[in-house]
Amino acid sequence: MDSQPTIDFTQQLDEETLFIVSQTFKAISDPTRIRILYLLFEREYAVNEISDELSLKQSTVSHQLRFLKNMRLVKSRRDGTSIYYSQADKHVMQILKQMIEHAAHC
Amino acid sequence: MDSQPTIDFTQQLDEETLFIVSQTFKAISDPTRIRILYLLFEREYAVNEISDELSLKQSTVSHQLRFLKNMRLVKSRRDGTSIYYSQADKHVMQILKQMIEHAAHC
DNA sequence: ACTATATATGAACATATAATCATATATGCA
DNA sequence: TGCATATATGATTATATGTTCATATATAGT
Repeated sequence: MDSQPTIDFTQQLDEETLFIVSQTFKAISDPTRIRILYLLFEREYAVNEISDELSLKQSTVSHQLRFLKNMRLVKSRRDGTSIYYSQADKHVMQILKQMIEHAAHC
Repeated sequence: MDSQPTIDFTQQLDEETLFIVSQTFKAISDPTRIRILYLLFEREYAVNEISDELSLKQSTVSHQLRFLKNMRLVKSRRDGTSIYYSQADKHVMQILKQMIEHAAHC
């Protein structure tokens, strides 16, 4: 099940890995972004669908989607005037799912 | 392997779960806290051992350890004048480990 | 009791972050 | 081309966050 190599803890964490880990956790630590990603577990959503569903301003959603896209956690496709966003990193989404399950038991 | 119940994505995320998830990811998204937790994968550490190992001010380490302790991610025991900190949440540590492995492949 | 060592804490400061407003851009259609 | 709808972007503001300094607290040994 776990195909990853085990970490060598005798080595210090290298700067780049530390940076990526930090940035990725930051990306999934904001309540608004968590709620957006939670929607995307199910299916793709257009920007206005997200702002309607979550009662957020369009610009708020757009800013956060840009953030998530820069982090390559979501991808987008255009259909007419709408832009549909969907998940782009299954591993990070899996980690988010695990944390939600963990938290729900507290 | 996965003993958790699957999430019902048709339900909105409840406020409390959202808060816990957000707070926990925030806790493990700061580079200093990540470096501290990374040490604790291996064994318990005294405060001054951590500040020596990571070249951080004692007060910086102490503040961050208090933060992690409030989040119940670490626990402490006194031995003389030293206070030893160790990991307290295996699940969250496992999630951190997964993210480090994920990042190391980027 | 006094000193040295280890840790914790409060206040202050600098930086990072998220939401909002106003506005720009892009597409589809009459 | 003109208009409506959808999305993106830049600037601003308020708040959150992390580090540092100074100092307080706690324990052990003399």
